[in-house]
Amino acid sequence: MSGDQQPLEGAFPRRDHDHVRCVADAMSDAVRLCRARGARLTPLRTRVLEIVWQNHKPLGAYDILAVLATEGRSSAPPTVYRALEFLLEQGLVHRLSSLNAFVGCSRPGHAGAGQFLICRTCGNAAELNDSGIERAIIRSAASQDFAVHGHTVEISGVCPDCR
Amino acid sequence: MSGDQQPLEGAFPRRDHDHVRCVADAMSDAVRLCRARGARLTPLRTRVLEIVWQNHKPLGAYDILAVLATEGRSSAPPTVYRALEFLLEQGLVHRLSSLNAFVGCSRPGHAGAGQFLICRTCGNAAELNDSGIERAIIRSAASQDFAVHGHTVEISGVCPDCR
DNA sequence: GGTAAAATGTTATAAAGTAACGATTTGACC
DNA sequence: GGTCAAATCGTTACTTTATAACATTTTACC
Repeated sequence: MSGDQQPLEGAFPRRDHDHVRCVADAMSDAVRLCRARGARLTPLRTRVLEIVWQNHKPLGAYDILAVLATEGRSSAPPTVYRALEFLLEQGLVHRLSSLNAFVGCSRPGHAGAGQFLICRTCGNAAELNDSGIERAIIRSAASQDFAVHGHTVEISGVCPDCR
Repeated sequence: MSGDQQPLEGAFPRRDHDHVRCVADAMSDAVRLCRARGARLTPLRTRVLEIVWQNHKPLGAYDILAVLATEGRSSAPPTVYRALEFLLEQGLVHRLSSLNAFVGCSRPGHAGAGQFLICRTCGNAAELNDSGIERAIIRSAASQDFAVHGHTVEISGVCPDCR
């Protein structure tokens, strides 16, 4: 009984990882998923997703707005929040409620809310899909006769690179 | 290997539980703990803790403020946030970041962040201290070489009474 | 190319949280 | 009891995060 379903190389983004590839993969996954679902990944939504993926630090909605503003797009909060709402519905980004910030989903198309490791030194976040944690939650809730619909798991600490 | 450390009768507050006793216990625990620590549980802080404990629904800071306002206390946001800050430091309340709201701690004086079951029907919340969940989190983080400092676990669903 | 629905623009406002500074209270010490 | 420093509380103003409401534009489809 161990936490499986992790990429073998470790979920936490290392300083030396190929981030261009992260972004490219995320964007092509998004295009493919939305096409398959008939969901409209418009230029604005695409751009917001790219901005979220610029690095692995969860980004506030107003930070995204600031980037859009530098690009000449007319911009106001609802512009960003609506794009984020779409991306959340499609499972392309996650919201971290302990930070009021958004991060790209590393496994779009897979079920489950995921769990997040958040480094308090560098600010990067990693998504887990740990079946051990999920089982422990479901088991504990069941022992209270509580029917689980979703969960928020955000773990703060220090990442491998920052240790 | 099961989630233990729960009160035997179940953590979720039932409709018919003796809530007067909940409040009385919470307040006497608070007095005892603060006395032992030399922490100053002032009338304002006491009152804010009572308000948080009025029921088991997490309460927003501005809801607390509204109650204080009806009581003739001069009141502005910092009044409430400072009292809450004290109560959080003393481990007498918890903040639920998925709700931006506060709830009384059911086991003041014990270590650990706890986990929360939040009923999306009645709005009540229950605190767990489930060692199975904690172990699963620590194990999963360790497998990523991530050093855990704290965690937020908020489980949304439907409570026994609302099923 | 006309039309309905979806998406985006725009203005205004709500909700949550904090900074800064002055006034008051408290507790320790003389 | 009186004095003083620290802690607490009051007050004003502000920042950050998020949403409501309605106008305009774009898109898909016939």
